[in-house]
Amino acid sequence: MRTIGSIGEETAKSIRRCAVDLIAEHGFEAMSLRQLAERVGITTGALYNHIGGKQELLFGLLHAVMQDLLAAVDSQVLSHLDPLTQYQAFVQLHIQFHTDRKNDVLIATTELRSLNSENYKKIIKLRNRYEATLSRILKHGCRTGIFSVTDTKLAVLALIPMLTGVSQWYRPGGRLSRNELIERYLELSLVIAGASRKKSSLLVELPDIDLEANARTADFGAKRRRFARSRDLR
Amino acid sequence: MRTIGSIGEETAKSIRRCAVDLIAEHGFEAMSLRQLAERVGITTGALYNHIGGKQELLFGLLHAVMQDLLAAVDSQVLSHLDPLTQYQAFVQLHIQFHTDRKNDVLIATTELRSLNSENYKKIIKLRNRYEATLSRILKHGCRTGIFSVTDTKLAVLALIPMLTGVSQWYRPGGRLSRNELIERYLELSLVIAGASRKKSSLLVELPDIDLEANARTADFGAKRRRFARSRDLR
Amino acid sequence: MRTIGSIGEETAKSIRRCAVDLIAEHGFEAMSLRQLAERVGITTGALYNHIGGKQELLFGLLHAVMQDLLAAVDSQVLSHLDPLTQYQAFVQLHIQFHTDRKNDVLIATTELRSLNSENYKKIIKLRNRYEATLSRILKHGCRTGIFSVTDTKLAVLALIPMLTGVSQWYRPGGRLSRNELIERYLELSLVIAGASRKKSSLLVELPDIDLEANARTADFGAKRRRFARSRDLR
Amino acid sequence: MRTIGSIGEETAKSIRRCAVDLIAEHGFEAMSLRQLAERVGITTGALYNHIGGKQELLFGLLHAVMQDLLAAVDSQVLSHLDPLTQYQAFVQLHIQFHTDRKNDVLIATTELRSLNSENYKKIIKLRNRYEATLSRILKHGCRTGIFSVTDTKLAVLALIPMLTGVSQWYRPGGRLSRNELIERYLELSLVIAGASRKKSSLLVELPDIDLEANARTADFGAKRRRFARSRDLR
DNA sequence: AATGAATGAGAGTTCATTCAT
DNA sequence: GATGAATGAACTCTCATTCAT
Repeated sequence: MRTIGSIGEETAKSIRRCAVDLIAEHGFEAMSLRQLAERVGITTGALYNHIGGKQELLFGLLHAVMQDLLAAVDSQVLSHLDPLTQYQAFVQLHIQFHTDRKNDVLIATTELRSLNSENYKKIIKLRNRYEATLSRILKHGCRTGIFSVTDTKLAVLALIPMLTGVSQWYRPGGRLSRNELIERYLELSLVIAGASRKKSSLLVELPDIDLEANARTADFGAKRRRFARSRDLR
Repeated sequence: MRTIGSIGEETAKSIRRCAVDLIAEHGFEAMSLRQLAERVGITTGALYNHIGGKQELLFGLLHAVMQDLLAAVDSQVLSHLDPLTQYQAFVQLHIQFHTDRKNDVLIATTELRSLNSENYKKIIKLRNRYEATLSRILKHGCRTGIFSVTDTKLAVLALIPMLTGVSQWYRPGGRLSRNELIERYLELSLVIAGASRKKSSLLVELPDIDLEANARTADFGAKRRRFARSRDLR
Repeated sequence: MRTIGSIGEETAKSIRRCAVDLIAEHGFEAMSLRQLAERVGITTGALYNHIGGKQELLFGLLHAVMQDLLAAVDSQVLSHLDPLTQYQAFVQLHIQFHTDRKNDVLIATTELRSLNSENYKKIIKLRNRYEATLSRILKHGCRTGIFSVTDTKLAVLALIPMLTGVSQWYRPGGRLSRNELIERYLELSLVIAGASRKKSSLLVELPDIDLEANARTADFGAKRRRFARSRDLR
Repeated sequence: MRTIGSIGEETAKSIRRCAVDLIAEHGFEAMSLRQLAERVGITTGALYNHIGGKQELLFGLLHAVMQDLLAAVDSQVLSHLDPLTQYQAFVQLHIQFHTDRKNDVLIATTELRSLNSENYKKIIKLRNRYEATLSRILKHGCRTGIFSVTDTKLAVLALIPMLTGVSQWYRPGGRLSRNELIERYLELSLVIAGASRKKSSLLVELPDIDLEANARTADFGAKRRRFARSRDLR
């Protein structure tokens, strides 16, 4: 169903997608709003009906990714109870997310430095919350004796870039299927956590949820808000 | 004693240092040559007595780091004979290098995309040579039975970002001394390689060599160079 | 009445006029776009809403002049039938054009070398077409016996600069009226062609046509143009 | 024999030649002193041992050409007595000079506008003296009845660009030998002057003089003069 | 005479952003 | 919502020129 105002919605979504692609390709600083507008198919001026500025655009994109990621952790990881399954679910989700939304995640790690300090703090706070989750799971597992890690903090600092690295080289249709990929990384993650390897498949059943909920309605800080004006359609 | 031309040498070195810092801080695209010149203490124009252009500057920096890294691998890693020691030396050198020359290495991983395609290929070739070394060591160790890795290629793809991650957060004077840091990463690396942990210290004695030989004389492609031109005396 | 978009049109025309004057005065290389913008009364950046670059600007100007000149030859010279009248009309038109549009024509002969090789070839092709017309008329007249020239090719090479020279020193309101000027040059041209002098006035009746049609709508290669783009609405 | 100081002489000559070529090729404004220095085979700084500046260089070149031209007129044209021979000698010399020293003469007509007003006036004065010579010969010939020209002033304004045009397209080894070329232009010039054609060869015997005397010792306004410093060579 | 390093101004061009229509 | 034109600041890079060595 196509609601009133949906033309603008289409444009906003197109801006989001094109922006992510362009930033992933050239970097945020190197991408010009002219390029973006041209790829979207509108003029530079029209862009400002949808975004508040270049900085707000970047923040909107990064904020949405982090929100989506945290939402997924809540529903797919923390819904489990024992730390081992949580750990496996975390690793699995991380890679799933980092392959599904390669470019979103790429810019979320690469372009942090292009945020102004205010926005930077906000995003870092979200990132810390994400990493703290992994840290808590690891510690919990150590207490219950299923994990054995000398230095939890350092383990997280090692695990995250290892897992995130996937988004740098992954291309669908490569040598390994995505599930095979996840299994390999699960193996590595488990030995790093000092867990004895499980016999059967390491894959956890994850409920199928919407991983792009926030991205789809990301707020780019446009002054003239969508839906803000009442329409007289008599 | 101050030889003729040494002023220029000083300036060139200063440019190198300031450029690395500025790029690490703001990113290559976001750094302006005006900024750089100001920090060095000369005019923008004078910069061009030492560099061929912004692109050449970046390439010069990255090329020098990679050369230094490869030289270090040759003298510090491949000088050992058994794969286990080589592996330990590799990990140790990697972290040493990535903490010693944090910024150099940061830009060498972050700013690859700002290279033009020709220069990109050259640097990637060097990076591949570096990673191939690790790959070869792992394979060698698997054959001799001291390592046990399911998928060597993937192990390298997991190890490298894990180790490189250090340069993102390391600050001297932190919770761990650098040697402690290295020991922790050695542990992790050894379990990833499927090696039985050694009892005593994992640290390998590395000879003290010059890790910045190439950086110090990096070529930034300045046109007005120190060498001969033929004269037209028809 | 002032239609939408007419502001831009005005600006474009003003750019054309000012550019021609400035180039005629200082030479293309010596004219800066800042100067041009200032004379037009806009910022340097705004210039790029109308031109694609300095080179495209020059090409646009030269192309328009040549097009106008060739169009005039078609309608005012080749409309006559006998070679003698054609010849007279050619000379008359040439001087008329070179006095009417002194500056346009001045830069079209002086600034050819500032064109890049691609554009150079295009303009030279037009110039050759123009000169070939004169050559053909002369040859035709020789065949029908009203002209007598030893070396047609050389006659053209001598005639053209002789006639074009006018644009170097002509100023309206000088010693001779323009029609007197044309009569004098007609005399010279006729003896060079080896034609017996006509008794009465040498002036040919030329229809009054628009000599600046192309100049008025010259294309300066602006990227942000008036026409469609496709939209990305995946 | 190689005199003391001749190394500097060689350099100065090389500068002259290279400058003429570069200016003819790219135009004065478009030629950079760096280019010039590079072609000569010295550094930009060293250039200033020989020239006073870019403007002085141009003036030096143009002044020398005009001096050479006027000297040639004195010795080769005005040495004759009757206006017909003088006229023929003038045309002949003009073309000879404009083919011999194509580039020198090209820049002397093209780059006048790059002179500052003071230098411009000086060169124009020399050019006027040259053209006045032709004017005087024509008038003299009219008085003695061998020429018949309606408007002497205009005849000169037509003749000069016609003859000078040669330097735009002439290349040695073309369709016509230089003497044939001169003969053709002599024919044209004579009918323009209204003289009855001579039967035999139109070529005048011109004494073989040095046409580059001034060019060879052109003064480019260098502050540190050549030979100005005394040498102690004990 | 020549070098190499510097200056300071200015080049063409692109940028994010604004705004009347 | 979109357009086309404008701004003003910034960019990389080149220029003629100077000067200690």
